[in-house]
Amino acid sequence: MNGPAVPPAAQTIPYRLEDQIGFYLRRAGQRHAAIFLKHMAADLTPTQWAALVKVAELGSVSQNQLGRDTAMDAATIKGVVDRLIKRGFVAARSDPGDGRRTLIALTPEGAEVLASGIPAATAITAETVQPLTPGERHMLLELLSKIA
Amino acid sequence: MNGPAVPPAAQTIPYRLEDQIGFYLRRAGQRHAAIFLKHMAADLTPTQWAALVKVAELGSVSQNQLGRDTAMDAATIKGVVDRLIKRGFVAARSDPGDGRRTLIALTPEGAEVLASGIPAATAITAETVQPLTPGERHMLLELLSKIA
DNA sequence: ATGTAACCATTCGTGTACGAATGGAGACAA
DNA sequence: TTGTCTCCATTCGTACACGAATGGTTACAT
Repeated sequence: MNGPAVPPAAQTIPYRLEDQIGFYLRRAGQRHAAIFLKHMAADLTPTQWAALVKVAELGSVSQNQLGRDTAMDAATIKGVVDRLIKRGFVAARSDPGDGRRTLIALTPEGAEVLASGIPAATAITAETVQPLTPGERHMLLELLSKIA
Repeated sequence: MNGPAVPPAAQTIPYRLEDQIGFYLRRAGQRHAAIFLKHMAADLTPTQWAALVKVAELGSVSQNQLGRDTAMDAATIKGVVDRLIKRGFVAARSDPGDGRRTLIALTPEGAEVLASGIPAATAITAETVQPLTPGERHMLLELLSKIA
């Protein structure tokens, strides 16, 4: 019958990676991360940048609260904060009013890195959504927020 | 003037995490991963599952080629394949025709896990996009594929 | 046959991610 | 005050993820 060659088992597996949302989420995240590392100075990672932005916004937060606001669990935010402390971008002190909490705050160095990183961060988002029209960009944000 | 209380520096930072595509990509990926781990049996991770599906589809692939088809670099796919080998779901042999390549193939156990996992995998995708209408699901897939 | 470019697998270091377990601290009811 | 419940930070183990470097193999032009 001269049909096209079919990869093994393609007929018996009613499931294609290319139809799954998770596969695209992972690949889009990978491309975004690559764009991020290419643009952002000071070797800041996406999560470190997110933590820095939120600390600046909140002023002085407990470590776990910062994790909640940046979508990282307690174990993850600890590592991120530790690295930011080691590089002098944030500082930690224990909360005088609640012995359980460690308060995280921006240092002057952190504020400087944050301010000078904003153009890069803006460019990163722009390059990531560059293949889309403005209408599509808005739609994608909206759809992602519904499943996040 | 009795205006609302404004978080520190909110006026001076023209950049909000909540406007960035990267933030939503990360959160959507986290939610998907959580749904995946909840449904999938045999403690298979999303990447292990992707590798298993692709090996079944391709029959016998070099390790690096499998990485390309599943969007993992050589270092990452090695770890994934190692864990799949240790659990007996795939087997490796050196390519008789090309001494550089290691060929990866599904084992009977792997085929069984794959077949029994497909209903869960289907449910995972369904639950992930459950907040969306069918039209929105199609749109999201299309938009993500454009930026992946 | 030799050089060289491309490809392959592996390893190292660093950085997310998160479940689970631990121990300290605060809140609150009985 | 004594539970107990909740929250907080920390640690451990496991699993991606990738840049960079390494050494072996193949292909190919000279």
